[in-house]
Amino acid sequence: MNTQTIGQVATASGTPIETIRFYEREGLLPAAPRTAAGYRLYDNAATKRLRFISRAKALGFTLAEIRDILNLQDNPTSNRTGRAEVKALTEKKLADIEQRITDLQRMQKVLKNLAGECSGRGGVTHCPIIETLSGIENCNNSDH
Amino acid sequence: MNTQTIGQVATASGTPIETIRFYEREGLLPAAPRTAAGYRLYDNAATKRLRFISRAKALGFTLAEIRDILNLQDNPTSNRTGRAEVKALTEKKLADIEQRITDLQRMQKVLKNLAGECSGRGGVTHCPIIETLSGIENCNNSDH
DNA sequence: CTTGACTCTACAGTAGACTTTAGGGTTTAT
DNA sequence: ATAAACCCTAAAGTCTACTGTAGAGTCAAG
Repeated sequence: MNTQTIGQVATASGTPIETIRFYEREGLLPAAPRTAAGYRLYDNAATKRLRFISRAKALGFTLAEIRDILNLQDNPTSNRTGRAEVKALTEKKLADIEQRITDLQRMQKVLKNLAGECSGRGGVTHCPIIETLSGIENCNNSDH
Repeated sequence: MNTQTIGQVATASGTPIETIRFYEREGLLPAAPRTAAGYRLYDNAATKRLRFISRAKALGFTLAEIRDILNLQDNPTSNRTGRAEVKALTEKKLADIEQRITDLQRMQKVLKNLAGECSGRGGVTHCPIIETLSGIENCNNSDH
């Protein structure tokens, strides 16, 4: 059987103890059963769930979105539409991520040019990075 | 000469009035000279500086980093290393951005697979998205 | 001279995701 | 038996980058 203390789950999942308690308060984890002394007891499902949470966070989901997904998973009542909702959430997130990649690639291009132009020597008075950022007009305006 | 009120600078720079005052409090803008009545007065340099700030933000610099760059620019004393610092900051930022792009592309790949696999119908009990995120071990671990 | 737009300050509030603090009980090892 | 390590709660604090509010003074137009 798998009865672990919060500290063991913290180690196993890579999530700080306080964060685990925070997730419980926020409804991302179910209230753990307790010992007589009030200590939380967990099984392996808790670690799995915490791994799910951290992966979903790494994929750009907010805690609120993750809670929604977990609630869908936890309550398969009235869930004929469950998968559709999860899929819709995933596709929305995918669109977000694509936008963020595009934005970052634009930034990358500008910064690469700036770093390339700059000698790295001399004072900052005529630093091409500062001058470019102060003066360019056609860099960010092309798409809004 | 260019003596503008804060509202005019706000319009010219596209920065809300409150944000301009906030930037002054935070040391991103020098304290503006005042009229007898206490109104702030700005010249074109202020607008230019605000544009610099918003471009740098768009490139992913934090306000603290922008303040550092502006301080380097404002104090050309002991600044033989000025450009080197600006360049180092830029390159660090570039590395950050490249990392973020890589991460997002990995997320994109996973989400695309998930969205493709998921039928969008049926309950969530065996939803491939949740199962994949709960279980995969080789997705995030490959590069650290 | 009054109305409305503009400006001022100081301070509180927001959102997201925690983190820390204060104060106290419990378990384990020696 | 006692000290270290661990656990508990509730509540406040942190960080970033603003945004909003209250209350009051100022300026331009008719």
